[in-house]
Amino acid sequence: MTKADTAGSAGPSKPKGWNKEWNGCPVRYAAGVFGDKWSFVLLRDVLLHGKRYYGEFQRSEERISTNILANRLAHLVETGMLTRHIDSTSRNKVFYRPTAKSRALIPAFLGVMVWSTEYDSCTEAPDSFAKAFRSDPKGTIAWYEAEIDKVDAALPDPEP
Amino acid sequence: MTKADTAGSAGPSKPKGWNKEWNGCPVRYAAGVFGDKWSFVLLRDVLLHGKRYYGEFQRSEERISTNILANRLAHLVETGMLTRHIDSTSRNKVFYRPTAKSRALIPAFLGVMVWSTEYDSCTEAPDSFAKAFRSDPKGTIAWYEAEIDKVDAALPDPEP
DNA sequence: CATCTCACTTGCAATTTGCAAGCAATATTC
DNA sequence: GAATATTGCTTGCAAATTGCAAGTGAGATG
Repeated sequence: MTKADTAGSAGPSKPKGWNKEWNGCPVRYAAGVFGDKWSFVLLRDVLLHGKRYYGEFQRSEERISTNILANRLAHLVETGMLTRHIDSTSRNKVFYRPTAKSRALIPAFLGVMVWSTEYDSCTEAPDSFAKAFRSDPKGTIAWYEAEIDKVDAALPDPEP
Repeated sequence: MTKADTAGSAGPSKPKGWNKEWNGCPVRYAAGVFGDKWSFVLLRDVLLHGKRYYGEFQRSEERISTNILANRLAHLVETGMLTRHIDSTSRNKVFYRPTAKSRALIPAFLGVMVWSTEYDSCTEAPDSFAKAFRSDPKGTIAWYEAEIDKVDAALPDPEP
């Protein structure tokens, strides 16, 4: 058994008390999947910043600590938001790819970003972003989808 | 000084390490405002379920504990998502109203709900909801806005 | 005045987080 | 091919947060 196969076996348990039935209500279900800041930020990195490797997530501005990172990646894999793969060109590396389920969250994510852009006085997002999304949401979504496809196309053959 | 004026003075501090600069990046900013399950669920209660009173939040299915409830309400007031008012018809009661800032989140919230409806196999949301939102997002948003207006119109005169 | 309701506050045990090390499995360098 | 990096985690703890149960004080109620 290689170390790459043992992921998610230990460490802190799931984020908070989300073990049981945080489903049914749509808002509650979403809270159970990405309703903590780290999961949320990781999804941003995967969906919007093209990050795929453990080390890339670790180097994010927010400086997530490594045990929490491992825990949240496992959580996102468990909830079907990411799939985990061994890099065939360098078998000590691992990458995570967004699934259809997480990609389907892009519209909502962009909606949140438009909101932040409007209400965060220190926002770093350019006005053009909110403008673009408001004038052509479908096109903006399609653009982000295409970016994801590009990133994933450049990855090595996924194992397994 | 009445007890109603002392809210938010003590208890647990803010959710996690969000004291400093969780702004700039739009996703990070959003995470700082409602990126924890309880804030998220409270916003749902205010925006979608017409809840306004402390006691109403407390009675939600998710059974938030009272100290966390007080803490999160204070957080949402601090971040400009809610305003706190004393009920003029019964001065020991307090209600919280959504601001323009939190109402502006409705589109994103509905987007999240559509996503959950699609991916939570145990969803309690009817198909008709996602269908309605997809075919007429603006109309659906307007409907929820109007519901909020109705609820708020029925509240006593806010103090202060 | 006695009692009840409401909105919190407080104390404390149980979790969870964050930080710093450690570690096994490749990769790379010499 | 042995020594040294890298990479992706795991582990140990102290510190912070959560959850639970039990107050508390202001105001309403009878």
